[in-house]
Amino acid sequence: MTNRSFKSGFNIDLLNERTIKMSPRTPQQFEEIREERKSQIMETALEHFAREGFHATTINHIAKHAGISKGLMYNYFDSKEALLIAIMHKSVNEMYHFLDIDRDGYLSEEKFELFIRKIYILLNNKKFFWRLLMQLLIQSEVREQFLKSYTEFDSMLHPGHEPGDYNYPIQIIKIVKEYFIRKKAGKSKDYDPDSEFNMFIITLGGFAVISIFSNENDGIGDEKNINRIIEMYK
Amino acid sequence: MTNRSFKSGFNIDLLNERTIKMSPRTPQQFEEIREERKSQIMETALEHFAREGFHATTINHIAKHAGISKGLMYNYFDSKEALLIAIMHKSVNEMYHFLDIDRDGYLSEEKFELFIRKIYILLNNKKFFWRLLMQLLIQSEVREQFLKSYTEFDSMLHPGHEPGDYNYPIQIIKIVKEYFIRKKAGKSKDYDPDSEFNMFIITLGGFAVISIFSNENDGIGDEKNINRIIEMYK
Amino acid sequence: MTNRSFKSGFNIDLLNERTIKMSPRTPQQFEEIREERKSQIMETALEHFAREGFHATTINHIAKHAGISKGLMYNYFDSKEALLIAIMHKSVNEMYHFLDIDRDGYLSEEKFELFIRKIYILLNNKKFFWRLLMQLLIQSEVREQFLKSYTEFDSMLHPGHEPGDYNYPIQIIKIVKEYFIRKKAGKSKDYDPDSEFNMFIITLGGFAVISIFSNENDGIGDEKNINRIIEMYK
Amino acid sequence: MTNRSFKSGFNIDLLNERTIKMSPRTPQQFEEIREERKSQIMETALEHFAREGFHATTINHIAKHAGISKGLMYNYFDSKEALLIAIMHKSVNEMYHFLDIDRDGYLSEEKFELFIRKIYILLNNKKFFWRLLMQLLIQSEVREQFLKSYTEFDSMLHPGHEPGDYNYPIQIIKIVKEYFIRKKAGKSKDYDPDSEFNMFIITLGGFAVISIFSNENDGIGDEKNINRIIEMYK
DNA sequence: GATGAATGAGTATTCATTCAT
DNA sequence: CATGAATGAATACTCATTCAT
Repeated sequence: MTNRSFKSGFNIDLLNERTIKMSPRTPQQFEEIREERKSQIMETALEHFAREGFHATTINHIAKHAGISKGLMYNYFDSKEALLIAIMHKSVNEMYHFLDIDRDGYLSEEKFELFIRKIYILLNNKKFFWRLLMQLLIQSEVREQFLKSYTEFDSMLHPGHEPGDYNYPIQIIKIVKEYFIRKKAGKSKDYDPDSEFNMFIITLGGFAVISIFSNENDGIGDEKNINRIIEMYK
Repeated sequence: MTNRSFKSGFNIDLLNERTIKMSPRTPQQFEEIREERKSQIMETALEHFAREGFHATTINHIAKHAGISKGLMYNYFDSKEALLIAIMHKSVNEMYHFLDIDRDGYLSEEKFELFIRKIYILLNNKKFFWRLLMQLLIQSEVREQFLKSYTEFDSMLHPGHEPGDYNYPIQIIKIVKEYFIRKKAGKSKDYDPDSEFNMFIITLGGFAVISIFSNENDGIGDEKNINRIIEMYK
Repeated sequence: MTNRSFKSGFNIDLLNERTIKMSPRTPQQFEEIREERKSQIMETALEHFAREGFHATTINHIAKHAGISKGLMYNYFDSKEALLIAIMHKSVNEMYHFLDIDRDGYLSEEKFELFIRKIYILLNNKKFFWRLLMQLLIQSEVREQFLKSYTEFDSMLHPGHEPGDYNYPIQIIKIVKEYFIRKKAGKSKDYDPDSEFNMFIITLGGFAVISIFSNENDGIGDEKNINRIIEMYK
Repeated sequence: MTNRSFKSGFNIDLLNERTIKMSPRTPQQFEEIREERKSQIMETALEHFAREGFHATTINHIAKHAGISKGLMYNYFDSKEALLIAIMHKSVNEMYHFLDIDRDGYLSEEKFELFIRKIYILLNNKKFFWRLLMQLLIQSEVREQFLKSYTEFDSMLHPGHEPGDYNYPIQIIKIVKEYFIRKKAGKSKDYDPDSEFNMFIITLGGFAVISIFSNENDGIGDEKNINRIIEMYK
């Protein structure tokens, strides 16, 4: 996280220091190792949670597949549930960083298309996450807690702002809705931005779900269908 | 049951009646009790499986909420899994009977609209089932087994027919696909039935998922969106 | 058990009475029916206890194979254990009646041979019982209780006699032991009646066990071996 | 935990040692613990299975008497039945190693006597095992499977040999039978080796069963009776 | 008497979590 | 930091026994 530029120079020293002082790794290195291990565990766990379900996946199983011992798992995560939450947070963060909605609140046609194409990429690259997410969201309690967690996050991390300013899901919805309102300009008077937005969400949702569900291609999760969606709603 | 001649007064009648009533509940009565209890258990179980997930739902929980003892559950279902399968089969059967596409293989515009409206009704009336179904289908193994079960059922129950003739999911897909092919007649040469079919499935799927997921109404599972879908693809 | 001589005369009356008063069977008839049913249950139970073990045999199983309902079983026997005890007592009684050592305390060579031949018959006809018996006797607690039950029985049923007078197993041992003591007369001075008795018991026991264990004939439970035993110890 | 100050000098050694000791118990140590625990569990289980019967003995009971938790049992044995099988195999192996008939196929008089004396020792030292074995063999299904397991084992472990070559029970029978055939040489023409073998098996079987059954000494399982058997059949 | 639905205490088994080494 | 043995609470399932009809 810090000055990686100087790493090379220092490292040798540090390495020497290690052999001499028996402080075998610098705190940073430890931290890196820890992070790496955590990632490794989280990835393994995500895959198995997504495949077999959270309850059906045992800690033993995860540990074995991650190549570590059960005990070590608990060195990194307080509980099975904590592991799940860590996975979710990490994945959500990654995703939002990848989507990287401009916070200027303005979605141009270009940016709209880019946004959808990014979603398409995410759907294919993070299938395990999506499956796990769906699995969890089916349980109403989890769903509510998940949504609430964003609200809490929001006010926790960004005190002094309007609530919702940093609530990603809400932000995205807002920005996209505005996109459709703006589009009304060039349309007939029958054009209803709300309705259009709804149909867009429905269509994108349908595409997403089918992509996630399908292991192999049945032709519905194809890129050409994304093109049609862009065409229809751009 | 009635007077077998006057052999010895009406004695025999009484005797017969006695031997019949020997078991104070008739087999029919027992059967009724069984059916009722089974339904009761299945409904309770479906609700809880859908809400908390199959693994997270305990037999104890189901029994308590169904107002019966744990042991009785096992009088009716061999195992927790057998209960799940019974629920699935029953629900799927009910649904197909409700959809009841007439098997003339022809979907008129009228029937197309009706079909979608029926799906809308199902989505709202059988939410628990849909949630459970999605939950299960996320696990690829279960998904494959589920689909296979139709293929097997089909050839088992309807020998002498073309395979697939009675495979409901496949039939529906076929009939709807033909609907879109037929529609090409009055359309421009750009009209691609395959693409149209895909977008229709995506849209309907999206509507379904959002309906199932939403506890309260956020405006996306509304009937007016179904109307738009009908309008778009009829 | 009582005046069966007058049965015919009475019966008709009783029969009429039955048809009129709805008391369809005489108490004796009821008793007979009861006894018959009990025997039927006990036989079925013995067979299954012997085959699968007492614990592994369920009441359900017995009831089903005896062609009656579970509830009825409890009309005849207070518990599964009571059923077991009833079976044991009945079988033991039958066996002792069959062996029917005359209680004059004297075992002639002829009677000795007859006794062993009867045991041979019992071993073949009551295999299920023997298996069950062995199964039970392996459990030391049961074994002790079983032996004690004879002592208790003895003094309970025959007060005013010496303890052991009617304890069949002890009586038999005593009588056979005396048989070997008497035989010493015509033998060399090396002949030890105790040792002879022990070997006899061992040999008979071995024959018994092998007979009981073997389903099909492996040649060891054969009659010719019984002949050799008679020859050796007569 | 101790003086890390002097580390510098032999660092590398320590480092290596450390990486090796990283898991403070070596795999060998773990293995030892496992083996010890397994033995401990098996011994306790054997005793209770033999005393109370397999079905009547609960895992709880075993665990409590072995001084471990229920869960640990399952760390070592997959199921109650797996535990039983492990016990049987281990005991049978031990016994055959102890008997260790040299497989030269020849039983001298000396070896014959030794063999029987060894059996006498086994009968006294492994009473629990014998009781368990009898208990199991009473159930015909188990009996058949047990015998079959030897046949299968035999051809599985020793391909290229005549079937039965390594089937211990069959081998023993064969060798002993030959012993009696050989003995015919010095005997009268009435001497029938088959019959003699049968009587020997019966006698030894009887001695065995009575030894196994008797908790305290009633004088029948005594060594002097074994002496008589040796005397009679040597 | 007769039935089988209903009960609940008991049993094998699993699995997240702890902890000595 | 790393390991896997150890724990015990929880869970699916069984079965003798009761009881309304």
